[in-house]
Amino acid sequence: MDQTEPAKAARKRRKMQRVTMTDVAKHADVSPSTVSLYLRKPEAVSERIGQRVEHAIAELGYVPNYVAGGLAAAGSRVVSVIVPSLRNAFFSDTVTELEKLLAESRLQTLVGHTEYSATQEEALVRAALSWAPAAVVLTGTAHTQATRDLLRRNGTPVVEMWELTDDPIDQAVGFSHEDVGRRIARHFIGKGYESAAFLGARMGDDKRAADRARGFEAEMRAYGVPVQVVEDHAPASTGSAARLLDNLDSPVRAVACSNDTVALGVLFEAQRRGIAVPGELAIAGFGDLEFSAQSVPPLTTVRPSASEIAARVADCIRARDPLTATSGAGEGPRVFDTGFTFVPRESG
Amino acid sequence: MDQTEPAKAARKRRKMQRVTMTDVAKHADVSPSTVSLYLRKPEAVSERIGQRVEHAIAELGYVPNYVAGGLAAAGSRVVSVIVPSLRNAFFSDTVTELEKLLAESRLQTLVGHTEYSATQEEALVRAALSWAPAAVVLTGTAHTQATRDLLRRNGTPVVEMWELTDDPIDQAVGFSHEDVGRRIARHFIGKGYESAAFLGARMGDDKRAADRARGFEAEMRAYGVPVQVVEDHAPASTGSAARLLDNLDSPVRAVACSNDTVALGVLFEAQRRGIAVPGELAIAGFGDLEFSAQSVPPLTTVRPSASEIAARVADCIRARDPLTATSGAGEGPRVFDTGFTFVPRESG
DNA sequence: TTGTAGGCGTTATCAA
DNA sequence: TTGATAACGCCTACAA
Repeated sequence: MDQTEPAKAARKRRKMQRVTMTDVAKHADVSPSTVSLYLRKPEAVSERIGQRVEHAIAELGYVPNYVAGGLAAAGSRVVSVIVPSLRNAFFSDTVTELEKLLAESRLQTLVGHTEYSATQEEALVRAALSWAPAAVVLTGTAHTQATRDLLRRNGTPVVEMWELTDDPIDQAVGFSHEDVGRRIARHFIGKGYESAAFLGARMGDDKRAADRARGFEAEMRAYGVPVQVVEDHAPASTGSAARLLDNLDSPVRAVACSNDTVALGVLFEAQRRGIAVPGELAIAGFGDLEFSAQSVPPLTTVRPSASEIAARVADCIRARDPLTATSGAGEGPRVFDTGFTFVPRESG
Repeated sequence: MDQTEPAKAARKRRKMQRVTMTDVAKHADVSPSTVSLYLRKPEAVSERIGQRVEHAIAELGYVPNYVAGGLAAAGSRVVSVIVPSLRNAFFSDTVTELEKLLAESRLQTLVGHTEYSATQEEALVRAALSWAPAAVVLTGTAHTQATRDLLRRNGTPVVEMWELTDDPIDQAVGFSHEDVGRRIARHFIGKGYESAAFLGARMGDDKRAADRARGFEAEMRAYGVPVQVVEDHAPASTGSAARLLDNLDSPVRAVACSNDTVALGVLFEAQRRGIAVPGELAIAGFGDLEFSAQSVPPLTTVRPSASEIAARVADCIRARDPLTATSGAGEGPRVFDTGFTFVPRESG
């Protein structure tokens, strides 16, 4: 009783307050369908009536009900974006950018984060699909089989980002993380460093970091440079650096880090231990986060072009969106390689 | 023609593929309402039937349609969270935390970011309300009048966070930023620094940063310490530090920064210019971001307890949620002060 | 505990 | 260009 009463009241209150399209129609002395049409295609309605509707909307403070709209249209204008973590600047940047781009196509962004768990991702995808989204954007290409099945069966447009794959669920936009690792290795090799290590964080979950480590290790080995890979279970942070360095089997001349945050930590730790950078220890990061160009010395890193990824993802979505697609809205490109930029700076 | 054909096809395809509750009901040989009931209150259905339904759902790969559900129930289980920026660690942390907490109450989070524009916020609120959200969470207390009206009229539960106010739209959770500024000032005063400055970023838009600056300045003046306030239009970043320092009328003994990111930039810049920290220049930040404890020297800062804010906000929402509320679901506390912690470290 | 009926606010189809 | 009408898939009284 205590529970149902307020609930009922709340519902009734909300319903009573809501101004519906019918109210607007009455006020403007037109039919509801005309109002609906005006809202969706203003140019299909005569100017006179359009203004009357406009006026009524303002007068009544009408707020459209997308829920009802989505039901009737069998699909909402929501795009569900699922990332490993919002705390990670790469992803929050991508999301920010994506949201802006999609808004231009009147698409709304629903963000979810998996904390690097494929199971959690599956749950989020399930929830996302319940909203009949215009598209689903996933990070990476490692998903549970159920996730893939769910998405494929459903037929919703899907974009996997930040990574490449031979077998996308639908479309993919990203670059090769192994190549990133190799590129850094080649830089170190060119500098003539005689030993190196990759300092990784959470690589069991973060497949992309693991890929970078693999590429780095392989290339180093190929050139006969002794190389170690050290790993930390905690998420990448400046604080992990000290631990990571302590876990090295033997001191090394150069380190490639999971990302710039870890690299910054290594820089601090070197400062603390009195190790000269890059004189005694060369450091490279990944991500080109804002501080990387500012630190002393500035960090050598790799710029993944989050904004280009976002732009391409938005393209992919729009290509599948009936309301936005310009041409035949056909099957756009399946996989897009955005590449990356190596940014050499003083730290390594 | 080129446009409508694919659109129509897509819609049909989607509809045809969709497994509805009726399908599940048929498969389980029960009525649709039983399925619905089971989904919402599993314990209200007999075990035998529950299992049959469960089985049918798995068999058919049924995905509930929240759009239809939301329409019928006159309200969705979406919480719209609107923050100034996701790039800012405070907010991405709060959002992350909030999302986790709300998920426990089967509430989904819809994130929007305003880029510090009240007009953009108004647009987002309008869009949010179109989804008949369970609640709307706003950052700060500075909104357009239209935003306030819209929200008040609509009757949706609202929580304003990260700031306190005498006149909340509905509920508010946060702390006094003026007090933060004063607290830092008192610390500097205690140390006996004879001059100081506040290095602010984007204070025209970021009212909270402006509040901290005001508190800092007032307290300094009250104690007769010469104080400057310098401002930068660009968003807070490590890169803004150099500019900010250059805009000082005269060198100062201590600086309070807009946040830790700027403080880190000042630290780097000092290092670059050969200024001893804290010997010649004391630095304080705001936010207690992860790197602040790791830098050399570690940064004096203020910890705002993003997670407590998130927890309180979640409480406020649940208190207004019929499905979650335990007691009379009445009007909970209106304004909650979460306070903050001053964290003295070596930099200042 | 389970089933029946009516409606939620909008869109899309068609006819006027 | 405008309007009537039938879904859209589910929820919620209420009845059984």
